Amino acid sequence: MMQDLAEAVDGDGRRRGGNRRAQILDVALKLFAQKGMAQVTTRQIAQEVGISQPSLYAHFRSADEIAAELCVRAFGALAEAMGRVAGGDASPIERLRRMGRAYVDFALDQPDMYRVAFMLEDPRGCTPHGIETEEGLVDPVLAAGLQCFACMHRVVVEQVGSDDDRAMILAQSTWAHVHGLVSLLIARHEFPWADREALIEEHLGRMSF
Amino acid sequence: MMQDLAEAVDGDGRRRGGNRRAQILDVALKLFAQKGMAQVTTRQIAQEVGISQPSLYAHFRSADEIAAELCVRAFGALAEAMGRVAGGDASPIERLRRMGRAYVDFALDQPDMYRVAFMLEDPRGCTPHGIETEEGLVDPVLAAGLQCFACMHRVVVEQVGSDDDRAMILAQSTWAHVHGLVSLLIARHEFPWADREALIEEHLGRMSF
DNA sequence: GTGATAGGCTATCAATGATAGGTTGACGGG
DNA sequence: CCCGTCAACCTATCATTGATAGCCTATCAC
Repeated sequence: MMQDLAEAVDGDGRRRGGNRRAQILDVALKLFAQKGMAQVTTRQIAQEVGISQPSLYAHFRSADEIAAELCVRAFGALAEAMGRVAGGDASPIERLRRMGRAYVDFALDQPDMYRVAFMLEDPRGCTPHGIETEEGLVDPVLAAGLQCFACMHRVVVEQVGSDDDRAMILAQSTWAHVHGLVSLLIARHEFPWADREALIEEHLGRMSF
Repeated sequence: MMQDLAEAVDGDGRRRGGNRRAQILDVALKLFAQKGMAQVTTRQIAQEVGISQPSLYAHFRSADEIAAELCVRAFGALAEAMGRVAGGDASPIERLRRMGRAYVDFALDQPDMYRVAFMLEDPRGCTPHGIETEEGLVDPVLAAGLQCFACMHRVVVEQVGSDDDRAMILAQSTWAHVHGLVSLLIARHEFPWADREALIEEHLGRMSF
């Protein structure tokens, strides 16, 4: 069932090449989004993929590593979403607000992906892809997060320069500002929020240098 | 072992009255803070309390209910911390900043308590204290959260009035602003943050009406 | 062919949250 | 004083979960 992802599949349903890993991640993300992270088991993932549960461990060292890899993916997707609106002729503050809007839209459109990226208990310690985090070798999860943050930082630097720590502080504060809203909207959707669109607009409008 | 919490204990170590529940919560919070929420098991809690693991279920319907109850507690403690600095003769914005500072201090001093309150996957569905959430009966977790939020809302109302939705939107935006910083500092402590104190000061300084 | 390797399977573990059913001891009415 | 009640606890036991061990099979380089 739904094995037809336009990828090479032989008679038994076995895939060639290394895309099983990607398929597992796709399935895991789908299940996370459907049932919530805590309710998804390795057996469910394996069944949906069409393999046995222990076979997952040929591709990932642990269940947490799947989440960590999804975390890297999510950071990448978010960075890309922001990157798409980061350029242009508008003023830095205007572009920063557009990035904030892209950020909010991304998070609310794919709340579980955002959750994996930003609200996980501890995505480290489960370094994806077998990369041993040695000295000098950066944790891929952290690296992806940094790349994502750098999008915002660059625009702030355009405005205030990068001489002292001010740009860094402003960028981090801005990031926190936007993250705060979407993380609360996602984690506390039962809260009696004001009109969502008005709230978002007001919140983004309060961004400044 | 550390049974001496200045409460009535009979010869067998059995407690009289209903404070077992409170003791379990104390122990659970301590263990959460020590080892992180995901690493604490019901057996560890029970052992630390000095009872068998199934005995926990005489006081809580599930493990999640323990977390939910701690969530209520955390909201209460946070509301109290903010309430302590909410009064006085200073301007509303000044008092709002003081509340923000109290909020930040609370969250960073007790990150696991804050985590339980604001970053749990889904604290609902495990309504504490056996209260069935019927129509018209509010979920205790939500009620505690609302009480906590009301602290901020009141101060905002002092400034802008409560005629239209603006006070609500501003209060929620402000809450999100502060929450964003502490939740990121807690969840991403491996991130290369700028100087923490400078960052917090800048962030709080950017609060406004 | 033949050996290596990737990918998979069944069987099985230890640990975890949760339940079933029985036991103990305090307490109050008759 | 006795007996029912009730809260709190225990042991034994489940089903489920993440993870490991050991074996099988197809593909491919040589």
